[in-house]
Amino acid sequence: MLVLTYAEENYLKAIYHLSEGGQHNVSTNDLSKEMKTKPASVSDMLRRLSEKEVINYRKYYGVTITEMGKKAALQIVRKHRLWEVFLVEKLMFSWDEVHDVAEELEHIKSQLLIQRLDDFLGNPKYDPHGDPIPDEYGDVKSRPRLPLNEMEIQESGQIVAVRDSSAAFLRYLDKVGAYIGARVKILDKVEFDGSLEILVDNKKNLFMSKDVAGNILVIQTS
Amino acid sequence: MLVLTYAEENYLKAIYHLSEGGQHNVSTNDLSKEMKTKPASVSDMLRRLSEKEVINYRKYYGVTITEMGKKAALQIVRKHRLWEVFLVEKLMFSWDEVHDVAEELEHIKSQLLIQRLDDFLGNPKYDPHGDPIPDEYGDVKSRPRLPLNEMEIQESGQIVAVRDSSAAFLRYLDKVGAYIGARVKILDKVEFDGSLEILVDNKKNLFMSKDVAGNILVIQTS
DNA sequence: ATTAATATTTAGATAAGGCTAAATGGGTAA
DNA sequence: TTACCCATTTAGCCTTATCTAAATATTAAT
Ligand SMILES: [Mn+2]
Ligand SMILES: [Mn+2]
Ligand SMILES: [Mn+2]
Ligand SMILES: [Mn+2]
Repeated sequence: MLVLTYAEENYLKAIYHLSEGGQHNVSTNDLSKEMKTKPASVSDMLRRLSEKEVINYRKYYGVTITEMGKKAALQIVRKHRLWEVFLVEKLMFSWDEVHDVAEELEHIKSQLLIQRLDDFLGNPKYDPHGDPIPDEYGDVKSRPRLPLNEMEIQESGQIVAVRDSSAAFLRYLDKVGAYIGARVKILDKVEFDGSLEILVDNKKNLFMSKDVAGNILVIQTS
Repeated sequence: MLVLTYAEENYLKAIYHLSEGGQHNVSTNDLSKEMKTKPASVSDMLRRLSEKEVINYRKYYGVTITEMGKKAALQIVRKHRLWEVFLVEKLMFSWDEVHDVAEELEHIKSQLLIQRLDDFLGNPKYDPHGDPIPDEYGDVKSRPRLPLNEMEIQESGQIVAVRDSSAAFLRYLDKVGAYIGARVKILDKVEFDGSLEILVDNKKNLFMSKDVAGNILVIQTS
């Protein structure tokens, strides 16, 4: 039976995310950047993870995640996001405060705990950052979504997620009222720098750089 | 600033409990039994803990916990018991299922989390096993309590805690209806083996060995 | 096709936490 | 007071996870 250590779980989750769910290869260097460890440490960990058959590792050519690895990663992601919902909905954390705590809580090992937590929260489908919560079988309901800056003038949509979930960025969004679920309409786009003017919830005008808009993900409604 | 590892926290908590809050010495062997590790491993850990000044360690003479150590231990106990309340009250765990999960949850590091959890639970004073929950300063409201077998015939009391909180014992108590808060009255005590007959909640007669009764703690009401 | 630059792995250390086996201290009983 | 038993510590080894420095493979540029 597969048992991963705390550190192995973190690496595996990082591989899952960097490969966007197993679509691409992940390089040692990218992983070392993500994990804030040295490439040498990553090489070592990759050897261990491939012994446990959660990744395919070919020296010098990066790794891909195996089916078993994907399943394991999805369970960690599920736990991470459920705990984030708990922190925001029940303990009144703001969405920029939850990540680090969830980073620890995701490693608690108890099937029963997660099943009960899921029920207690009303089986939420999305976390506070708009990311989908895998179900107990690892199935994910993903919505087709695009960065806000790729919408055209006059088009409308709804904010469903953020790409960058650093505390600083999330606090900025809070301040300007661009929360998950907010309805947005593109009023104008500046050719020169790609910045845009948007209408939030049919009442608030907002100027936004292309950079910021690129980190806000929407589903298009018209 | 004091930072303890996961393993150090577990040892320190064990020392706190075995010394009954810092009253007695704790021996290497007792600790090794409690922690299910070899005495040699304990010696090693004691060296590390005494370097961090949470215990006083004199070779061959066991350890005592320092004031700093007591503070740290009480914070872990606080977290453990608050999580137990959460599991029972909110996630509908039974009182014999919570211990192992709380044993992991108690190590999550976030002041904010614990403060919010405490509020969310309505600042409970006792955990599901009747043990007092230290407040954020480490102060404990303890009730004078005695083992059920030390009460005399005709005396009444209320169950407030259990000494042995193994799952098997807790399930037994559940079955016979001896929950925390139940009112009990001693109807008879058998001289020969110390077993007793008690009345539970003024309606249910129950026979109980001295051994079982010794693990049930009550406050006397008459 | 070489060479230079960059990415990756290997080698050798270290710290935490565990183990077994061997050495040693302390208390007790003769 | 001496011998013996038991508790405890020390020594030496292992695994995980990290690091630095050195070696080597791959890729890009000339
Ligand atoms: Mn994590
Ligand atoms: Mn999230
Ligand atoms: Mn614990
Ligand atoms: Mn308890």
